[in-house]
Formats: sequence, C-alpha cells, structure tokens
Amino acid sequence: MKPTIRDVAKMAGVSISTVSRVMNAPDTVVESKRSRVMEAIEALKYQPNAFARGLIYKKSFTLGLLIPDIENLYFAGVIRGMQDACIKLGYSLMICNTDRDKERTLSYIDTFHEKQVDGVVFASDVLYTEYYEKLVGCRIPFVLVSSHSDEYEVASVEVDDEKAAYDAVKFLIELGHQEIGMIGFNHDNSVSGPPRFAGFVRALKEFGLERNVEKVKYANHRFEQAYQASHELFSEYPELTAVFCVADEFAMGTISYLKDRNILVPGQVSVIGFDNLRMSGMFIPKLTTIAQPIYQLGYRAAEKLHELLTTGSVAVMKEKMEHKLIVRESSREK
Amino acid sequence: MKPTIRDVAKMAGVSISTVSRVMNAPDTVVESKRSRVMEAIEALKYQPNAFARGLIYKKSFTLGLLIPDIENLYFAGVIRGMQDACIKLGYSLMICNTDRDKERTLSYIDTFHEKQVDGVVFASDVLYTEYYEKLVGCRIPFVLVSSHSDEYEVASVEVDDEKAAYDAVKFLIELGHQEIGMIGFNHDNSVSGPPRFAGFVRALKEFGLERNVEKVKYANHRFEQAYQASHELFSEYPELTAVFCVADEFAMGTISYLKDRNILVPGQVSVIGFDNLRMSGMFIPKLTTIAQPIYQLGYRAAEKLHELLTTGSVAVMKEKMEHKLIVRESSREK
DNA sequence: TTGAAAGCGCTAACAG
DNA sequence: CTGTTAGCGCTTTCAA
Repeated sequence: MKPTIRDVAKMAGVSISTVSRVMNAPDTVVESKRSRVMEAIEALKYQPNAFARGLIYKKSFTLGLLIPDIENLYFAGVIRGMQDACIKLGYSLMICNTDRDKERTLSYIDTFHEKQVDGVVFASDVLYTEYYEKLVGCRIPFVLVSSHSDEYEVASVEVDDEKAAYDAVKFLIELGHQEIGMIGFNHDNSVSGPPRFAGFVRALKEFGLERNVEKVKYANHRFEQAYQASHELFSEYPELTAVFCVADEFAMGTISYLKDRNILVPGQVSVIGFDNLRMSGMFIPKLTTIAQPIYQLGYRAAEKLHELLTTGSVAVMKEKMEHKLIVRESSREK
Repeated sequence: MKPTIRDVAKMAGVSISTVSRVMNAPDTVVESKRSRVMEAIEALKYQPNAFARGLIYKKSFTLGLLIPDIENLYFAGVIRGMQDACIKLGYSLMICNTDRDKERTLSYIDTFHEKQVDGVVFASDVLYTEYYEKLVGCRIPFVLVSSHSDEYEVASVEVDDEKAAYDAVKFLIELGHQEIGMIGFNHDNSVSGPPRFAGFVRALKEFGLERNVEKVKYANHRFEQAYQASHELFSEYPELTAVFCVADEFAMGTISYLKDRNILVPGQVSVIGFDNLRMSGMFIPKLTTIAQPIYQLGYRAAEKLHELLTTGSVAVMKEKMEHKLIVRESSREK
C-alpha cells in the first residue's frame, strides 16, 4: 500500500492536520515538528494522493490537448511548446490524438470530462457544432490553437493565414514567376484552407495575374495526396513554373512528383511550403517556406487557457502570431 | 457546479446507491427506476467524478508514457499504437516528453506518482539507476519499449537490434559493396547503439570484411549530427561505397551531406537506414531501410503493461518483434 | 500552534 | 430490489 497522510502523521507523532499544514502552510508549524514531518515524508516517499486533493479543490491541475494527427511534425512542435508552458504553470498534460475522427474526438472530450481536466486546448481542426456543444455542455473551458471560430466566441491563437499566404505568393511573383499554381487544403474540412486561398488570390490580383486563380488542386493533409494533387495540377496546367503549397508536407509531395517527372526544382519550377517543420531543412532541396512560430503557438495557447481558467476571460480573443518567410533552396534565385 | 450523484438521485427520485447501481450493475435495478435514472444522467450530462472513484478503486485507469523526443517521428508511431491499445483496454494516456533530460524525467515520474497512474511505459532511453529506483520506490509498475535492461528484471518489447543490423549490412554486402561505413548511436547513452554495432561487425566478419570494423562515426539522434558525422566519416574513409545508418534520420543526414558534396546516392554510394519512418518514403531518394513494427511496438507495450497490472507478472519478459528489410531507392541495384 | 471532526463524490457492505 | 451508512485520503474550519 502507498503510504497515506496517516502513516506520515503516525511516524512523526503528530496529527494529520499538522502534516497537511507542513505541506500547505509550512510556517504555521513549529520547526521541531515540521522537520520531523519532513523526515517522515522523505522516509516513506510519501506523495499526497491527487484524487483526495482533487475531490476537495475540484481541480485536477491537468490540461487536455486534442490534436488531429500526431504523425504530423507540426503538432510535435505545438506539444513541446504547450508542455513547457504546462511545466511553468504547474499543470500536467493529457494529449489525445483524434485522427480527425468525430466519434473519437467526442469520446476524448468525455474522458476529459470524467478526469476533470481543468481546461482543454483544441488544435487545428474545425470546431464542429457537436464539439462546441459538448465542451460547453460539460462546462469545460477551452481555447483554439492554429484555428479559430467565426460562429462562436472562443479564444484562439494562430498565425494570420491570409497574410502569410499572400506573402508566399508575392515572393514567388517577385522572383519573376507568372504561372503560379497552388496545392491547398480542402475548404470544407480545414480552417486554414479558405484564408490561405484568399491570400493566394489577393497576391495574384494585386499583380494582375488573376488568370492563375483557378490553378488550384486540393489535398487532405498528407504527402501522398499532395503528390496526387500535383499530378492533376501539372497535367492540367503544364505551363506552371511555381507552386504555392499550404503545408511543407505538400511541398515535399509536390517536389517528389516533379522529381519523378524529371522536372527540376528549383531549376524549372519553384516550390514554396508553409509551416517550417524541422523536416523542411532536411529535405532535398531544403524547403523555402513560410515559418509559423509553432512552439510559441503551443506555449501561448497554454498560457491563454491558464488566463481563461484563472481570470474567467481572456484579454484578447483572437490572437495572431507572426509568420516569417524563410528562403532556402526550393525556390529559384531572383 | 458540475452535477453530482446526488443531483441525479434527486431528479430521478431515488437514492444515490440506486444511481450508483445503474452505472455499475444495471441489471440489479428495476427497469422503471433505471430508465428514470438514465434520463436524469442524460439531462444533467452527469459524468461520475474520477477523483471520487479513484479514491475508492485506488486506480486511475490512466497509463503514463515517457518518450525521449516528441519531434522524432519514431515516437509518433509508438504513441499511436499505445493510444489505440489504451482505448481498447479502457485506459487514458498521459504522454510526457523528456528531451532525454534526467531532471525532467525524474520530475515526470513524480507527477505520475502523484496522479496515481496505474503504470508507465518507458520508451527507448536507457533505464538509469535513478529512474529504476524512483519507479520502484514509488511502487509504479512499468515496462520498457524499444529498450531493455540487462541489470534489472524489467519486462520489455523491442526489435532484435543485433539481427536487424546484421541483415542491413549483409544486404549491402550482397549488393557487392566491400567498403562499408556506419553512422551509429553513441554507446554510452543509447540502448540500441551497442547491439547494432555488433550486428554490423558480425556481418562484416562473416564475409571477411573486418577491415571495415573501424569505419564508424557516432551521432546523437538528430539529422544535423549525422550530417556532421558523415563529413568525418567520408573525410577519413573516402573509399566508402556504402553506409549503414542506425536511424532513418541519420540516413537523411548522410544523404544530405553526400548531396552537398555532389556524391550520387545510390549511384556512387548506397545508404541504408533503420526504422522505416513515414518520412522515409517521402525523402528523395526514398530510403532503403530496416522497418521496425513501430505502431505494434507501442500497442504491444501497452498490452504488456496491462498484463503486468492485472496478473502481477508477464508471460515473456524480453519480447522481440520482427523487423523487415524494405528496399527502395537509396541503395544501388544488384 | 495544534488536534478533532466534517465533508468533497463515490462505492460497497449491510439492513430492510 | 433499494436505501442507509461507513469510509477512501485529504483540506479546512473550529476549538482548545
């Protein structure tokens, strides 16, 4: 049996209240008893039972994190940031991988409810009504990261997707490209799909290149799908000399396709990615991309949730973090 | 306030024991009351408090997972497998990323202790005495995945590293390579470092190629380090025509270095990796590698821990899973 | 400064 | 079949 507060009390020859006090308000206990209690705690390797504490405090000091795909390096960064923030703020973290499955997501929310997590961070996926209502129904405070909600009043932290996409495409245009295509996220099951497309369109229009607006194919988060989408894109628009990919993984799929077709990158076609995953510096060629402050996004999300938990609201509802263009080798020189 | 069992009882007009019964032994309650209780539960979105339950059962139905590096795709696979097994077995999962930091690892074990996790899976890292003693001191049952312990009696699941390395090197030799180098894990802070080196040596000796035994450089888990190690390896042994890398990430680093030196892969040098990460099929060239059943390793580790938790011991202490050679494009044709 | 005792939400005897 | 009651381990009044 794990030792309880009673065992410590007995060993130290004091009452359980005294033991409790040395843990929560040490200076209300005289030195002599305090040190005896500390010794006993040490000797028994006593650790207060989190269940008993939770029952009283009605807090678990645990946060939940819902991510769509743990095999996507993007989320590894978010997790690291959030985990570091949790350590700083005194929370434990419960990470759940939903695979973008509704049943599974809902069931994880149940688990969070049952384990009484203090709050949850919901990453990237779209906040479907079912999710929102379940979270609200369970009275679980939550914030969104790499996502936002137009329908509901929910705090969020993300990058300015429209602006970032605009910057990427503008960069391509300034490199001299006139025939530019895009591999995007489907608009109906992603939150950054529409704004990134909008940024693509805005840059094109600004430079009188609107004829490219339709040169877009969509993929569903993974490499293989982007490979396939590139195939469709280039079959239909062989004149393309540049592609804006809304994810680094898409850029890799696109480059892979181009390579199989013996089309040189960046010699014949420039490719720009999005995210700046750790992998993007390892790929051949190294990816030119729009960097998101991934780690910071996770860190900030945890802080924001903490703010919500402790003050009942957040100072800024829809927070944007800075993105940055990183020029490497997959785009041609000026 | 979240509703308690009392609220449900009141609304359904029964005692709290009856409510408890419909949750734990439904058929001992008459249909009429049972359905009234179910309705009340539904209406209030009642979810039993895990703290109160934990206090009684002395079980949290939560497992802990300690991984060294969440940004390594290898662990993403382990996590998925373990998470699926947890769903099947009725556990929640608490994942902690140690960054291979001792302080941090020890502190996570404290957290696990405090949250009363039922058991923990410890991944890949070496089981230092401090870890072992703390875990045992806290009376937390645990198993090792992608690791094992020679010193202690601890259950583990992994691949046969020596045999897998042997197979990789033998494959290279059978391709006709005579000058073979290796990029390995440091022997003092990794568990698979020594056996993989041993497999390298055995294959070499078996084919009378022991002169290559010293052509080894070491790196510390990441791409950049492998890039640097390759630089050292090829500066010292420019005659090399093949390299056995003990991780796919090392293979990518090596290929990246070779590419920067304008050495063709597989034209001039064959490179074989280890793990078969999802990335290895996305890289250019696609990696020839030794596949580990990563997902299954995670799944099996959770099952094994469950076995330990429920029966008090495991049928097989040191379990090995099958590896497989995957031939793709980074090795030359025969 | 300290101890006794109530109670957090739930389960499991024990009566009825 | 159902209700009453005694804890599970801890914190927190309330007295002493």
